[in-house]
Amino acid sequence: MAAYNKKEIIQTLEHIAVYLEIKGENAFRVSAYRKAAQALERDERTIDEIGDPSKLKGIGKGTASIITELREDGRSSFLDELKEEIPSGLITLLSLPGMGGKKIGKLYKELGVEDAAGLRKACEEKKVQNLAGFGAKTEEKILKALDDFGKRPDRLPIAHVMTAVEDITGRLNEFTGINRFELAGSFRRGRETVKDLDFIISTFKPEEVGSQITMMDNIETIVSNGETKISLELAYPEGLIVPVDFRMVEDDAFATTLHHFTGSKDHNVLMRQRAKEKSEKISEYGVESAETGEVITFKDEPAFFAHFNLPYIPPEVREGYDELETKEADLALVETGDIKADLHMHTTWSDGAQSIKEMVEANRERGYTHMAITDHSKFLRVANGLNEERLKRQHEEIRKLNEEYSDFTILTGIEMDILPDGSLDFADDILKETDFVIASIHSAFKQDEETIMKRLETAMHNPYVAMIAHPTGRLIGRRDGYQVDMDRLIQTAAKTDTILELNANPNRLDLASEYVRKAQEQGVKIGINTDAHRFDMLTHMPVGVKAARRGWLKKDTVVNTWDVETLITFLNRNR
DNA sequence: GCCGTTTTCGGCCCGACTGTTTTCAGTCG
Repeated sequence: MAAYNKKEIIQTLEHIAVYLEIKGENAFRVSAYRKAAQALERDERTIDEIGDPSKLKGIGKGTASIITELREDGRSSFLDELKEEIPSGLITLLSLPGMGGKKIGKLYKELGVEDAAGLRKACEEKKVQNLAGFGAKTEEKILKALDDFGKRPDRLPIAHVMTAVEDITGRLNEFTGINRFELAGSFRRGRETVKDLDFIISTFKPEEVGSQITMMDNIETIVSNGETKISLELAYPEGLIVPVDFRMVEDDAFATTLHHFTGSKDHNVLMRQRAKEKSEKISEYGVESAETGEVITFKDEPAFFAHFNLPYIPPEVREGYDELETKEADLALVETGDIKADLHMHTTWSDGAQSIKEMVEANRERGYTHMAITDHSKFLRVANGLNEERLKRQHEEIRKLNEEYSDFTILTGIEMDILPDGSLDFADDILKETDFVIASIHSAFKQDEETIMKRLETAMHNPYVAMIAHPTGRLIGRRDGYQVDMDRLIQTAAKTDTILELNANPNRLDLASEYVRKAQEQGVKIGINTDAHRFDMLTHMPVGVKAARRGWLKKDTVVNTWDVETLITFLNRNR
């Protein structure tokens, strides 16, 4: 058994990189440590399974010996030496905007600054502005950064920026001088959290567009304002501050700029390396031939990828892993247009805002062919959960309503609680009469992993339970959820043929993409559902689909793409 | 520090913006 696990080793390598950065080491040497950490992270094996780390690309003799030392002793003599040399208080200064290793190194060497307090003192005594390369403005900025330090979260859950996205999109649609625009960045890649929003704008009049942008009425700060790039912090209700970048280019360069700012950074590095093999150079503006200096542009991203003999790589999988080596067939991911049904939602019968009829109409309008009504069960009193008698009455109402539609099917359903003692809220004779039985945990989150797993496994082994909803109970940026052994959950789901949900609510996205990918690999079916409690929450479906695509899900894995007959056959598999 | 069908040296993705300079370094994405 290793003294340090893989995660601890990765963190230590990243620590070393930070120390070296402050020491003013060669930037490539610094990034070599980060690359080594990434190489470990990307390998799915444990540190013991990996064996000789120098076999991995990006890990050579130097970093391998540090990794081996950490694995065996749980410490690194190299890091210990660095810690002797560099005060640890300098590390946090790296997170101040505008402060990098070079500047911090200079402050340390020339002014003896060792931490945030020392930096503040040096600024207040106006010593910083006298350093070569520093000035009065830099000093002011540092003081402001120190004041703001820790006030704002590093990344924002996407649920928090959706209003901003709608607001900015609406404004750009009204602006003059814009040919087209698109939101790039990690939002386009479907990440759970974002650092900022990146809008790419095609225009031949950057000054005209720029002045409209800087006139927006909710600007908190203009971070930078150049000829083609404007960075702002925009203010939204409840004190929310959203950093936004606007990048303006002429239409010819739109595709390559969109690709560049969609990232990820690691994906771009892979693409540029590939270009280099062809003696070409990729930038935002196009692809330049090294021989002729000619720059070619592309009408869209697929054409750009085709130039490098690559299939279209969807934004959601551009993470710099193995997407360039992937077969085209594996890049055919589920799309929102494939979705035929939403199978988890609530009505006024429990804690929803709309009636059954209203929800049915809203689902029909979305173009679905079927749906399931799944209110809470009796254990969940705060949500007005249904007891056996009310459930039966609801089923009658649904059956009657079903007769009104020849082209649409409403499945009866329930979101049944798995009780703290591991039992289910309804007996089998009730479940038997229900088309789509969801089981989920809403209580006793603090139980130990074994108890939680027993609860989930009881539900999965029940022949009438079709799906486990929001399997970990997490809320992004707010709570981690309960203790789930993910490998065990996926294995049991595979064995019992139980659907695992990818809850499309942007606050949940539960299961996370990395786990739906693992689940698909083991043959587990995934359900993408909005869990809507109101009309407008039905619109979260594309958010869930994006998260599914990040997990490389194919259409057939997702039960919501099946037609109603196929789904019903599946639901009756154990009955 | 890592890497190599241009391999043991000399590169390592590329460009915008700011603040400091007066042609460029540092930071950021």
